[in-house]
Amino acid sequence: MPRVILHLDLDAFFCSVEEIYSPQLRRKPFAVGGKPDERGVVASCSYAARAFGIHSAMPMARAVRLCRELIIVPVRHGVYRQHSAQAMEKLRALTPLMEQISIDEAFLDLSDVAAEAPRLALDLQRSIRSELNLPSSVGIASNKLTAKIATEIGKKSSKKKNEPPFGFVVVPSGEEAAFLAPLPADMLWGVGPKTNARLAELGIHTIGDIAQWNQQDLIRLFGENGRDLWEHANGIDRRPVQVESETKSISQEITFTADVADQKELEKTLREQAREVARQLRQSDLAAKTVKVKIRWTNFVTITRQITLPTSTDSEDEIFRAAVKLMNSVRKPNQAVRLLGVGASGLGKPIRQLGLWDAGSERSRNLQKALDKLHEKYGEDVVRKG
DNA sequence: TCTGTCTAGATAGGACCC
DNA sequence: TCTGGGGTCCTATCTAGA
Repeated sequence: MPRVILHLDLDAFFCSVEEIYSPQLRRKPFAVGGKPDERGVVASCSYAARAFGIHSAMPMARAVRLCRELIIVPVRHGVYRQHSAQAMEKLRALTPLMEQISIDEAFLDLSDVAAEAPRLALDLQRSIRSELNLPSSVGIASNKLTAKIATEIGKKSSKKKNEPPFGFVVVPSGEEAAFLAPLPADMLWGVGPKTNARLAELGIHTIGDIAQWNQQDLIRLFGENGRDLWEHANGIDRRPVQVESETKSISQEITFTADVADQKELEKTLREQAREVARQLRQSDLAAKTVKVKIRWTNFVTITRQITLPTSTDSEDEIFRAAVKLMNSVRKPNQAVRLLGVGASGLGKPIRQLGLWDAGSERSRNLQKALDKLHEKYGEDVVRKG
């Protein structure tokens, strides 16, 4: 029996949430993102802004040049997470076979209620709109890849101007390859600018072009990716909806408003990032074996350096010390830095020495958790003074 | 003892996603 | 005219040990 997979995507999600709090933004060109004079980029933009050629990931300075009256709204991740959780709760109420793939997207496996899937999906879309004030688009197909592309097609084919598309596309089982064939190759998952350019050199422009190639030739040219390319282009995608997912890494990074060459300021940044990474590790009851720093120089060349520790850690100090060492191993004196980041990977459960009053003990950990909470609530100064 | 081979783990970077 | 942040996955290369 073919599966029935639903993909739901909240339309222009950050903007839709902002419109809930500021209804006067409706139908206006506005963008959620960083400031244009602080190297900010567009995280999400309204449909009215898209009419000016503005899109996400565009530098805000450029967006403002394209649309002089563009309203810029700062990003509020915490608020978006709350609204996302409400929407995801509605999806989960339909079936526990739900996989959230980002803050505004999810897959549902509705194979058990296949016959009713389109009606359930329509009801879901309507209730997310009426009860949560969030527009969404839906794609239904026999696999994740086709369902996701169906959602995109639903959005793109909308005739509405300055408002959300409310896309709704169902691809009948058996028609996946025919549905995908005329679409551009880069609509396939995993085909970005680089792969797309290589495909174009081979005269491949549409998903149908890929499907017509010999699978072995694609494997020879693209390695294991070639196998997936061929299968996906032919509408084959066996990946299940994965309910559980485990965190593989936790990281923090910042692009400085102006490049920084001062060692003290760089170390201060690493300290703050190590603190946040350690806090998130403890919050998730995880410890990391590997610490990584990411540095982007002023010429935009980006490097990473990582080190594997003798024992896993969730300690701010250990992560900080490792990060400083790594940074100092590559940075020349006074060399300016554009972006600096700290990451932790090789995650697992922390190993505790119960009863001992050391950095890894239960008591110490609880104390640290309490400090984290105070820090979140009142800020660093109050906690330190306290 | 020396050399080659295989394997696993660590490392660095690239591509991609939202 | 510049190019964010936070992730995942894959590949190539190096190294150490069997």
